[in-house]
Amino acid sequence: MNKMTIADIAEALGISKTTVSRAISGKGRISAGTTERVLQYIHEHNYTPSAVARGLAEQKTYNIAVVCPKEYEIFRLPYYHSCLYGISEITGSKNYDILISMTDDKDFRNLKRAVDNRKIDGVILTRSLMDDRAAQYLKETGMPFVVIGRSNDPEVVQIDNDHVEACRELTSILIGKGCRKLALIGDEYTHTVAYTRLQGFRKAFQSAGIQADESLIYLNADSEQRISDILDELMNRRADGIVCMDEKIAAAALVLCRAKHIMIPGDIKLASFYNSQFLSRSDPAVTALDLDDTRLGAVAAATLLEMIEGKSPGSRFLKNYQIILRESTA
Amino acid sequence: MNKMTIADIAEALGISKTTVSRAISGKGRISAGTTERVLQYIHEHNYTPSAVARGLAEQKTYNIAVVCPKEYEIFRLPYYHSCLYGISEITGSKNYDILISMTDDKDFRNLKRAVDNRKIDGVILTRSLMDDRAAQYLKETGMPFVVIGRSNDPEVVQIDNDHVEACRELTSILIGKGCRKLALIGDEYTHTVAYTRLQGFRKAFQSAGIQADESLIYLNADSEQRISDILDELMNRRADGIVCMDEKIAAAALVLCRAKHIMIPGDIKLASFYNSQFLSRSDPAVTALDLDDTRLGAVAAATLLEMIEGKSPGSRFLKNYQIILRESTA
DNA sequence: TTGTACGCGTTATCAG
DNA sequence: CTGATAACGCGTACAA
Repeated sequence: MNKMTIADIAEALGISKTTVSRAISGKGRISAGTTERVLQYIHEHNYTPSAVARGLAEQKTYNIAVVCPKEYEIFRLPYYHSCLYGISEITGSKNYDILISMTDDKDFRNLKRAVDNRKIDGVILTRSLMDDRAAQYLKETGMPFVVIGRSNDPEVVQIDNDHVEACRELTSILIGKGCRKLALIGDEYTHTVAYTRLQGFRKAFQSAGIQADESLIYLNADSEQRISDILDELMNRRADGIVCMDEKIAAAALVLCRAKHIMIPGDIKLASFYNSQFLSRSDPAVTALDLDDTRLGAVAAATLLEMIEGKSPGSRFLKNYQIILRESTA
Repeated sequence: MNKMTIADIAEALGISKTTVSRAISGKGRISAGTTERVLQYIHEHNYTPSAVARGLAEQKTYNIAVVCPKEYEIFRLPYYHSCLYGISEITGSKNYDILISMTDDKDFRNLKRAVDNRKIDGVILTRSLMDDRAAQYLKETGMPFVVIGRSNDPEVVQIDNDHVEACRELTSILIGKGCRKLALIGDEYTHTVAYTRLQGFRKAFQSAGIQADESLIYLNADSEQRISDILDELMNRRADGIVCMDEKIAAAALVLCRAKHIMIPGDIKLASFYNSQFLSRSDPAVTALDLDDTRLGAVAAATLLEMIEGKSPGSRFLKNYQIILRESTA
């Protein structure tokens, strides 16, 4: 067990606790000799300071909370996991730990507890809804926090991919390949990201000087049945391309097309605004936007830590994507 | 901001800090009247105690660490998420928080940091490998911990589904449906769970008084190509049923069968020892064992908290499954 | 360069 | 039943 304290070290070395503390933190004037001696001793007896005690003294916890949803959305899981990994790499390197609080749209008791009990120095919101109560709450408490994704509130620090540009670019490529009757299928309109992607989609048409057919934009594909109906409609209307808002819809569209004997890319091209293993391994493999979620998490963490250390970094929008062209748009 | 302390409360109420502390904790003799007065005041000014300060005094942190893998295994993600949710429900109700530490087979620095810095009271290992360095490390430090899944070391507290019985039951059902040449396909033999499932599989044959064909047990299906080859072999050998160790293999087998024009359940029946959304929504839907991961996490958390509070609960093996019969074994 | 003394917010001990 | 007082382990003005 590791129950050594700086007092023990001080006694063993015949110096004061203050000196030991200084040697460890590197703060304050102290001779290189004693520093060396202390560090040596610490290393040999592999002492590590108590984060709790330090926290009490410094009024810090060296913990940040990461908020993830309770509910089980299988297609979003890889995103959260990668994101968390990116966060973890940064926090770990700065000796912070991650407290996870599983939260619901209406119920953020877990988050509130962490704040109330003063267990955290800051928060990362890994999902941004148009109407985010948690963000509102955090703002009121004055707790530093960043949102991954976009928020309506310009005051909240946002870390996001430059979805507009990314989606514009992918859409432009499809236009460049000759698509004129391009459909956009999405759901979850409450998520801010859907709106952002839509922007990029429209922008591509603008910059091509073409009028986008607004009637080909479907934002309520909330069931497989609905997607199936949309697909039928698209074939009737002789659409030449489909862009899906996310990998879930793309995967569903792919399966449905196979069932309906719609050939991709022969009859219609297919692309997704979000990549996944399902789209890279499917038959045919689907062209998609590949966002680096790990990096996104890392930047979010780095930004939050800056805030905790007193800086005011502001929002960041990352050019953090690759367009991966696959058979589905050949 | 919430920076009120018990000293402030004591002063405002004209009593001592001790009394305030007692009123809050409920410990020690104290009149119902003053308790009421204090609680009332606390409620009105919505004061909440500092977990850090309490931690220092009590030598506790009210945090537990949950260890999950860094790497991205898409099919395992739902398990971790559900598990975490179950853990979260229990810890939350007891005012504990979850510190997550992402760990690798060889690298558990994150876990070690949490232990060294005394930031946690216990650990839940959400994955058990045959050779688990983290468990070994924790044992040495004396930190309370439980493993979800099984361990070779009888001394470590294990929380697991009764896989043997569950797999036995599913296998028995298939035997009951007339399968005599039943194949078992698995991979990841390093995971203890694979071994456990194999046990159940064999047991079903024993209790049916039939000799299992050991040559139909494939435990190295580590690639889609390999699964494809196995499938071909099974058709040649006129196997009449396939049981997959997990949902990943089952999903792959399903896709491959479609490509090879192998009819399920016509040509061969298919079942999986682990359920997933992919198997319930596929065509045909696949018979599978449905394990309650959330409950598993909850029991693990409850067990760990008992240990932290000084009890010695011991391992628990839960009858925590349903067999869901679907078209694939009709 | 080093040491003393006190504070951080709670709980625990031991008198009253 | 209640209240000083001392921990808990570390950081930090202030002093030497």
